[in-house]
Amino acid sequence: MRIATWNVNSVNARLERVLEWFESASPDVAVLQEIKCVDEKFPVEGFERLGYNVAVHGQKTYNGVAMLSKYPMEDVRRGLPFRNEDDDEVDEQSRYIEAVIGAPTPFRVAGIYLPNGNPVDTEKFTYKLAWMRRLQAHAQRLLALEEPLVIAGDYNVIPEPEDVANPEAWVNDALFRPESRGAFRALKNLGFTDAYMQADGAPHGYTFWDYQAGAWPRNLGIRIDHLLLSPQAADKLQGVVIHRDERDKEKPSDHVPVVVELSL
DNA sequence: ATGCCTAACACCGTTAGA
Repeated sequence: MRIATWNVNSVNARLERVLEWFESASPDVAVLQEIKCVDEKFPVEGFERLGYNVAVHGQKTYNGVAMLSKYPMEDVRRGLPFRNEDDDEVDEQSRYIEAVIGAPTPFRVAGIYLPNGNPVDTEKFTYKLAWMRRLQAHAQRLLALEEPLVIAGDYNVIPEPEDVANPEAWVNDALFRPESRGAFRALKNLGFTDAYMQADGAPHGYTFWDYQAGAWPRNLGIRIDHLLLSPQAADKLQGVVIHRDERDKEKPSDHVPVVVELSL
């Protein structure tokens, strides 16, 4: 079972590139971030033509997440709950989608677009940290189900100095601040496995390179797109591939796809 | 040096990303 995450930086601006990738990489399930469109503008037909079911949690202009699956999706959840699972308070930012994948061995996938949080002296950083607390609370409830579970997406957290080319330049950035790294560690320490670290673990496994200042040719990247596995999923981990080649294509996203293989 | 790209929206610049 191949499960992918990709921040596409506008699904419509990049549709041809994204569909090409889906055709060649052929993930069974994929979560997309920063689709940057409302549900009605999501290019459903292109994905359906490739055999995918589509679930979208869109938003005008900013954010927006989607899940594509070759298997039926059940119990689709759009938006991260605030206090408990029945809370009907809604996030005005579309950053979370979750579904049970009706494969022969069913499993659960969540797709997240965690807030960036910059600049750190603003309410944006507060919102990021609050969102991470909400994610941790929800993840804890999901772990209690003792299912194979993958929480995949753009975490906007650089976990360790080995995950960035020049750590000094990031010390006061929301992606690398101790509060963000601590919250990511706390989430992981609930019992998740970072798929990349487990299956590969080579330092500098970047997934994002800024469009500016020649970050890509100079390989000044960061590793911020992660797949966290519940114990029941981690037991099935076969491998992880970062699709770096995508960054070198014409009109690329600034993120590249990350794919895990699970023996589900 | 807080811009250097890129995208969306709506206006011909602003906001946001990371």
